[in-house]
Amino acid sequence: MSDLLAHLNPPQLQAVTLPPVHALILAGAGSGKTRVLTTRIAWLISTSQVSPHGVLAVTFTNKAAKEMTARLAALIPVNTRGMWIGTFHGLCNRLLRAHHREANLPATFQILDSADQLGAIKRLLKNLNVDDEKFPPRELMNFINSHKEEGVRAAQAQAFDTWAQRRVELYAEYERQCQREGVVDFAELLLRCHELLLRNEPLRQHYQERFRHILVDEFQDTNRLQYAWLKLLAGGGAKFFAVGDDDQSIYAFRGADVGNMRDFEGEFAGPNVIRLEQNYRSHGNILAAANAIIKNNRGRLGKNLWTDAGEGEPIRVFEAYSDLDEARFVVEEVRELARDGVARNQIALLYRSNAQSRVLEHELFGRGVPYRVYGGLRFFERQEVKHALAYLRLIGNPEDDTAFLRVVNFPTRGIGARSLENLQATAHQLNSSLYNAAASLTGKAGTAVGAFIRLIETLRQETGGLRLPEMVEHVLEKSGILQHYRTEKEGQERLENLDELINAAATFIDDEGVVMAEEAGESGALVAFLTHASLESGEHQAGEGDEAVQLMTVHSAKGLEFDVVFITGLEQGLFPHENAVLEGHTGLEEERRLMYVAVTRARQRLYLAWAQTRMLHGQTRYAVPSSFLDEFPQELLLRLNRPAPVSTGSGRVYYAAAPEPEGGLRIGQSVHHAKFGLGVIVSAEGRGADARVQINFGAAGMKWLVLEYAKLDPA
DNA sequence: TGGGAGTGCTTTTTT
DNA sequence: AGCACTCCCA
Repeated sequence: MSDLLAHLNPPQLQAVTLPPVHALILAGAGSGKTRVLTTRIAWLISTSQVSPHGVLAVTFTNKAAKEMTARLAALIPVNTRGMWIGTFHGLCNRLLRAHHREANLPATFQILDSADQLGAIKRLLKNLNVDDEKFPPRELMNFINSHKEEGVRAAQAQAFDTWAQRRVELYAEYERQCQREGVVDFAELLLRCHELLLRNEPLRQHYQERFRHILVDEFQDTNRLQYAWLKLLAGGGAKFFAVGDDDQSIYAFRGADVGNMRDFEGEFAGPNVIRLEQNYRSHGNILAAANAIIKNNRGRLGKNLWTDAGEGEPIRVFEAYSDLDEARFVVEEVRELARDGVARNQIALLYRSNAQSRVLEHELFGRGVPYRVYGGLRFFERQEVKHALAYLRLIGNPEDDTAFLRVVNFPTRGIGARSLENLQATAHQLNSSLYNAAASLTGKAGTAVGAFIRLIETLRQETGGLRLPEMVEHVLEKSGILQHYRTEKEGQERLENLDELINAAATFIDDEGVVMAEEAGESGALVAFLTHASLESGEHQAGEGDEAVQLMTVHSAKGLEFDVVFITGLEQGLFPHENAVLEGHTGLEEERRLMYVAVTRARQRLYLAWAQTRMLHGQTRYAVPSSFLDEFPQELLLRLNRPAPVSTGSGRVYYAAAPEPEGGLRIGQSVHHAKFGLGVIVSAEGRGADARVQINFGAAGMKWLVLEYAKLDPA
């Protein structure tokens, strides 16, 4: 018990040992928020204020949930297996599985990941003969998801013109299609669960009485629906403990609403707001820089990080001639650091957008520095794995048209677009799934389709008594997937991944077997595994070895920390991103929070780099340094000497001379425009009447202006 | 059926 | 530039 609370600083201790009240913990970067959250749970349980059964702990990522579970198990002897610790989606799934009838879902309902969802929407548009120029699938998907995240069903959605009405109809059609197929997308998982609790009073009461303490991590990232869901569950007197940092809210673009924090303060926490401001991660200069940056945002809940670690090193700034030059510099520094004994996995190269990783990777590769890139394809998202899962899904639920279409002709078995069109027409007539339509046609229509149906039926029978791993293996072999990749040139890696899928199934049974047997029964193993695959798409695919430099976007760096951090591409239009600047004040503030997150990742040393020219979308852009660079206190900065431009043996120079625009202007010059105000010329193109210049007007954004018409005065 | 050419897009991303 | 996607031909 005293062990439990040892080494907590006073605010941490206060937060952990708060009596049963609602509370908001404003936890700055590196202030030990996960520690506070887990210790709070451990303290509540070990002081018998709540049973493990009465705790609901919610996170955003599976990784965070796992970490919390592991830490809790290390703190107190408790069986975390049966506890409700998980992600919003995972917990909603659990609730919906347990009460699928009340939620009007089949026991075997499957979860669509984003790619599946997009596919389902494309298919819907095709079936309804909708012009996808007028209704781009991606846009429709965003429309549907954002409505669901606001808790708005198609029936309640507003539409003021015929186009918007049509869009709402398509939303409704999509809902019908999912319902018919027994599939549920990510947003639906939450919305359906919320509706279930809202409408079903006995169930609601049951859970409201059960959960006495609700604890939420990364509260600043919740959307409206998630907050509503939490409030509903807390409605029976549970104590609501939210931990978050409004300054690290960087997911507004996907529906997160920082306003939830302010609302929560008003509706729940009241006076119980505790600030964790002591930072245990970074040296003083880094923290001072972070504080100075974030200070420029308005409407913050307010927080000032401090440390007793000492000032540490100055922040190094490097101005490169080009993106290549920047990469060269970064990699050279990395090599030097590694020589000086810094572990490579303690060095992070951060960038605003993924496209920027290419130059860095190229340079790292060229110099033989091991590196690891985060982001990209994950295990359960790989095509061969998705194919295999589609067979399994079809065995578990023949109504799943998404799965059907994915593998009906994979490996190719002579079922072309024509037979599929017929099949879809039949399915439409019968108002049934493609699978059932195909089954009813078997005999008269194409034998190929019939053979496919027989294949699935056979697989279902043959695998009926098998354990999950054997089942997967059997399906891989008999479906022809393995054979297909064995003959393919580039199939080796895919075969390995399919092997890995069998292992994943075995591991899954070992890890989850007990829980599953309780919740789903023996036959539920397949469904549970498929759910696992959708909900937890697997580790990011990344290079092996922990002695590798870490490359990632600033977004994916949230929650991580490194001894040395390089923030690259600090150019206006890139970071802050042009699109964000165009969104105005809100957009710029989110970019600033992103900058804050980036800076606070560093423990000992921070580099800031920018390049005068950069290849972007196949064109060289002439850049202006990021406005954020001016927001750093200049006395904290150490400007590194720029090495003379270097030309390689091949004669290639690492920086390019900017083409000068006409009219006595030059790149980098400040000009004044009657409407947009003060700006800096960023690039130029064309001659004579075509001559245009690109000008960065700061808040007014980036503009291309034709010299002949634009009235520009040197400023 | 599969590949090659042509077209268009391009911020961030978890579940 | 690079990638995903579509379309058309052998």
